[in-house]
Amino acid sequence: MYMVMTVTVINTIDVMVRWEPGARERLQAAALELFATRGFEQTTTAEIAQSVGLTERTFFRHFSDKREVLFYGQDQFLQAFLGGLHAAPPDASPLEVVGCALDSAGAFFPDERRPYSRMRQSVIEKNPALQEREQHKLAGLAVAVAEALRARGVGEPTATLAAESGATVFGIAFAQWIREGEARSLADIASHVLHELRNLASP
Amino acid sequence: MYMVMTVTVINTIDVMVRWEPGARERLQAAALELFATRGFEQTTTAEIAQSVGLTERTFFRHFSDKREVLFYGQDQFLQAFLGGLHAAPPDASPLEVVGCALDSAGAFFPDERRPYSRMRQSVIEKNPALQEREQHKLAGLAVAVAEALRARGVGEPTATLAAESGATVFGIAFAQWIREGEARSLADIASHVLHELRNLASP
DNA sequence: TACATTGATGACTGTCACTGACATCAGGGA
DNA sequence: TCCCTGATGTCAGTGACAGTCATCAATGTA
Repeated sequence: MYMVMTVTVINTIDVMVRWEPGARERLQAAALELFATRGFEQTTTAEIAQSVGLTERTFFRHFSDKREVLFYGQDQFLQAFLGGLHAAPPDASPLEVVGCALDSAGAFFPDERRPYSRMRQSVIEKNPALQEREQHKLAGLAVAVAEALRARGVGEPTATLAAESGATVFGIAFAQWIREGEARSLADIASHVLHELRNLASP
Repeated sequence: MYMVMTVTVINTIDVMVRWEPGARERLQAAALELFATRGFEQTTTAEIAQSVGLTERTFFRHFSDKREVLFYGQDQFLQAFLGGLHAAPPDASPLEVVGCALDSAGAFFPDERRPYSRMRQSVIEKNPALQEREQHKLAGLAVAVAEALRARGVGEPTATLAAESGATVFGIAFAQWIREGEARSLADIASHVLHELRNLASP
């Protein structure tokens, strides 16, 4: 199918192009929109694709499965998390290292992103299949963090314990950040939750 | 379809019964067997059902989806976990309460169960979809524990933090328990990992 | 200018997980 | 005896997902 795209900024003439660019991003936006209105299960992949002038087959060329359209791009977040980890001072304790990672994770979600995150999360909350995927991604994050910790010389089970605790703290902090009426930044909340974790283990 | 069942203990005569009993258990055993040999994705639900003389439709009457055949029965485990939690002394700290829960969770997996658990886990490890489901179940456990903790008067985010930490400790301990050459009981390992968690927070 | 190559897509086909609706039939109770 | 219930079979779908081949703009190359 040929698409007509109007280039209004660059050119003043309408040009005929084979495909409107940004197929992946359009699919993601349309999917979130449809999931939020009709619900995840009530939306078919064909509908998502058609709503942006593409076919179902193309949807699956961009996303490995229907749920993934909501999670594509997490790699960047993982990189941010790991980046903060590598920036930690060499003599930092495992939990301090995790604290650094949490800081850069917080920076990855500035307050402008809150409304979008809220909308996205409300879709995920309503569907167990999406929650599964989210938990899987968080678990993957923990695995990566544990690996990085081991590379820093942290042994087992401490590395995995610290990594999973970091993922847990992030999860709790994120849920709080999303909450209606919450004004603090994600980094602030995360640092508070991490402090609570220390209190928990050593009252 | 009519099944011929030989009742060897109760009667000495063969009796004709409408259905061989224990359909669910037979399906679970057959599924694990097939998943272990052919692989999860290479096994169809129809094959599992047919291998025990049932139809695919019946499979889905017992299990909500294909993956669930490997996870059905987790409720008992959750109850065991929660049971230990309720048995904890009233003045115990959140982490001590979690320690009690971990103890009864350990008792739920006696050493005889180790070979079975190993086989099951090796199937799960090979398939991301099954890992998702496992993580989801563990997350569900944490939610239930957090709820019970809150009922004991523990506030947030401490309740969720303690609950998720408990789930994490269990997960790490279980993975270690499964490991080839590991001789300690699950409860012993869990108690050790929990101790490591305390160390992590206060070195 | 002509031609080959590449990359993103459409079109078509098939498999399989999962569901709804209805039929069947043994066993147990009224 | 009769009716009811529960576990199952049968059948006909829907929708997620994959394999394969065709299409065609853009780009490079002779």
